[in-house]
Amino acid sequence: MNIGEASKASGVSVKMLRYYESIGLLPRAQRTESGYRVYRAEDVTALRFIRNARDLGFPLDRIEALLGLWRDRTRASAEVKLHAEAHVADLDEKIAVLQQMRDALRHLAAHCHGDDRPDCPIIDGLAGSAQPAPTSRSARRPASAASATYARIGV
Amino acid sequence: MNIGEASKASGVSVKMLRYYESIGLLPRAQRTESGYRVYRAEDVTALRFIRNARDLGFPLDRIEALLGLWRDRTRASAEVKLHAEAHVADLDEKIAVLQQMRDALRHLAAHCHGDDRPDCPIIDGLAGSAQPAPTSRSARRPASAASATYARIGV
DNA sequence: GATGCTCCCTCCCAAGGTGGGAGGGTCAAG
DNA sequence: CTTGACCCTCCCACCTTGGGAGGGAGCATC
Repeated sequence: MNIGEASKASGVSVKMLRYYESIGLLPRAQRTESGYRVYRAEDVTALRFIRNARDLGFPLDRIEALLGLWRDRTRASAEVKLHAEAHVADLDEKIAVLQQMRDALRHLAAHCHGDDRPDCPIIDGLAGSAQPAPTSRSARRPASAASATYARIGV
Repeated sequence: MNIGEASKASGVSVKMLRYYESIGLLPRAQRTESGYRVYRAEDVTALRFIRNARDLGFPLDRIEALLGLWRDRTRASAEVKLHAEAHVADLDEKIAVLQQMRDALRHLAAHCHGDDRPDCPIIDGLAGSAQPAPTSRSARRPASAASATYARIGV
């Protein structure tokens, strides 16, 4: 099976197949004499595993761990569950941050006329000095502080 | 005011101040003879505007537009509202995708013993051939397809 | 005036995943 | 043998942020 066929059979793009191999998530595929990668049916199963895990939002490093557990028939399901629950927690946090953003913005937008006049609570809200300047040493800036958490969100 | 002071006063990191200037989101700051950037109080107001908009998850290009509207006293509030509502829609979509992931994963995890035994519905679910292979030409793969939407999410 | 500390400068690198494309080889059908 | 579809390896871009190297500027203290 060539890379294109493996891609179609697994739902993982050709680009990603090569990338996953390059970062060591996948073992180096066998090659033909001319250098073409060759995949077997078992490989496709692993690819689908990865694909499914990506669809659930697992980051690649966690997928690597899950692949290991998948192959390890003596695994404890508790270990798998830990990964799953940690990821659920990650997702929950991201969702919470996004919801806070959305709700705050919706609140501002709700009071905006949305007509030809220039006065606008949204602009006023953005211009307001809501952020008192971080004291740099102590990470104050409580739960409502999206942006501290923000950079880490990178779905 | 030096860059460090402007940073503290606005809550925008020094790194980001320089970056925003480099991409043209901010006008080039005035400089001392020795090359230090100099900021005035009005500049800090704009920085706080940006900071607030980032906290609400606005991407920089939309912030650029919002800054323009902010400075334009003849703006129509409708235009601002459009940006806000578009961003709310973006947030809603991201939230929905993340929630789907979380719910699917939670469902799998709920049936996992989480003990020493190796059998695990989470692993089984990931290994299952849920993804039938994309026909590449037509983007089937319906609403539940997180990953199509996935790449675009980049909070 | 020399040392030292903090601040500033400009560049480069990293991250996460994914797609796009250049430039060139390979394979099978016609 | 030619053609078109496939494959190969590199490099680049996205987006935003932080980290750090290597070096200059400014101020205070000895």
